[in-house]
Amino acid sequence: MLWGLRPLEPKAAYGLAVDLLQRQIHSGLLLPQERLPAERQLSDKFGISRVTLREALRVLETNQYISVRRGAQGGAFVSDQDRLSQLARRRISRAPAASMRVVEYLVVNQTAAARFAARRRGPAELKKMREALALMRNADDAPRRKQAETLFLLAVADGAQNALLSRGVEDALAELFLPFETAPEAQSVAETVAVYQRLHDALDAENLDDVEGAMDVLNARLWGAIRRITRSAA
Amino acid sequence: MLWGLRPLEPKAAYGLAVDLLQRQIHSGLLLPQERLPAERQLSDKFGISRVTLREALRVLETNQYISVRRGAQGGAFVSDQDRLSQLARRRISRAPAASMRVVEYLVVNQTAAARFAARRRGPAELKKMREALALMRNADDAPRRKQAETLFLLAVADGAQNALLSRGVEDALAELFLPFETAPEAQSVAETVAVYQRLHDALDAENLDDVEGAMDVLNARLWGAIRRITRSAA
DNA sequence: TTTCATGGATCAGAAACTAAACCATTGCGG
DNA sequence: CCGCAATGGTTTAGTTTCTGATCCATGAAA
Repeated sequence: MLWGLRPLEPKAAYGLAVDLLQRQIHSGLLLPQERLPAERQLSDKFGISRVTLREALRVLETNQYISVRRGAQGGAFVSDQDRLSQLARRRISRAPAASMRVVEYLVVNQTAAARFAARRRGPAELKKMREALALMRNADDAPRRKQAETLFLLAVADGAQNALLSRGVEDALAELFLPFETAPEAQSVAETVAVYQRLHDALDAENLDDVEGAMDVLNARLWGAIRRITRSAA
Repeated sequence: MLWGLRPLEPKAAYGLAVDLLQRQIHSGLLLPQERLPAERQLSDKFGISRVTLREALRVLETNQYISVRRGAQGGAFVSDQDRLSQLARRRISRAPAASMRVVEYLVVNQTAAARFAARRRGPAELKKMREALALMRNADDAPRRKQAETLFLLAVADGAQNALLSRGVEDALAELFLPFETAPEAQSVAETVAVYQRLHDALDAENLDDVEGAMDVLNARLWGAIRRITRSAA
C-alpha cells in the first residue's frame, strides 16, 4: 500500500536560494553586516538567472535578514547583530519545543559524529579545526566566535566521513538559529575555547574518552544556552 | 564569508514524485507486484498534472522499479521480488561503503529515537507497533515481513516526538534498500518477531534498559545483514 | 461482443525561469 | 565639481516545465 500520500511541494529555484542564504545566516557562517557578492556574481554561482536571484533577495529583505542598497559600493548586506538576535529570539519563542527538538537532534548526531571522527578524521579536518580555533581566539565579537564554533563543529562532523551525519549536523545548526551571546565574560570565552581545544587534541590523539568528555561539556553548554533563552523569552 | 557556493539544483515536480515512490519501494512499504493507483488518482493525490506524473512513471519504469500495463485492470505495478532484490544488490555493490554509512546513520538515529520514545511514546505509536507486529506474524513472505519491520521502526521513531529524528530514520530506511531475505528459516523469523515484541513491551513499560537491549539486538542483526550482502557481492 | 477502466497522445495556455539589454543610483577618484 | 564605474532596478522576448482538457487505444471481464 502507498503510505503518506501528500501533495508534492516542488521548491522553486528562488526558494532554494532563500534557504541556502538563510541557513548560512542562521548558523553564523554569514556575519552581521557582511556584504553578499554582487547580484550578477551570485546568480552566476548559483546557476540561476539574475531575475530569479533577485526574487530570493526580496524575500530575505522582507524577512529582515538582509537589506539592499543601490549605487557603487551598494549591494545586499546581512542585517546587524541586534536585528539578527531579535529574529532568532522571536523564532525560538514562537516554538520553544521545536528548538529543543532541534538541539536534541544536533546533540545526537554531533556526538555520534565526534565518536566516529576519533577514528576517521584526516589531516584536512584537523587542519580545519585548528583554523577554526585560531579564528575563535582572534575573534573580538560574538558573531565571529559563533562563526568559528560553527566551522569547528562542521569540521568535526566531516571528520566522521559520513555524508548523512554531516548533513544532519549541518541541518541542525542551520535550523537552530541561536541569538548571539550577550555580555560575554572573558573567562567564559576562554573556557569555551579551551573545550574546543581539548576536543581537537582528543581527536588528534584518537582519545575516544576525552572526545566524549569534551562533547559532553559542549552539549551541556548548548542545553544551557537554549534553556536560558527559552526562559528569558517566557 | 559565503561558504560552499554551489549551483542550486531545483527538483522538478516529476523528480519529487520519482523520489517519493522510489523511497517507498526501497523501504519496503510498497510491496513487489503491488498495483499503484490509477494515473488520474495518483496525479490528484500528488497535486500534479497527469502528464507530469507520467514522466515520473516513465523514469521508474526505465529504472525497472515498476512496469506499466494498458487496458482494463492495467496500471503501474511494482516489479517482482527478484527484480527488486537484484536492483538492491546492484545498488549496494556499486558503493558498499556508502551503504555502511547509511546503516551507521540509521543505527545512530534509530537508537536515539528509541531511547526518547521510552519516555514519550503515546498510545497511538504503541498501537501502530502492535499493528506492525500483527502484520509481521501473519506475513508469509519476505516482502511482507520487511514491510512490517519498516512500519514498526517508523512507529518507534515517531514515538520520540521529534520530527527531525523521524525524518532521519525515514531517510535512512529509504536510502538503504536492502534486498529481501533469502531462505528464511522459521526459527530466525520467530526470533526477529520476538525481538520486536520485546522492544514494544519495553517501550510500553518505559523500561529504558530493555529498550536499549532490544535495540542492540536489532542493530546487530542489521549490521549482520548488510555485511552478509556486501561480502556475497564481493 | 460489448463495456469501461485503464494507459497513451496531443494541444493550447499558464507559470517559472533565462538571457540580454538598458536605466537609475551613488561613492570615489581625478 | 564632474564623470567614471560598479552596483541595483526594470523591461522584454523567448524557452522550459507544468497544467487542464480532450480524445484515442487497449484489453480483461461481464
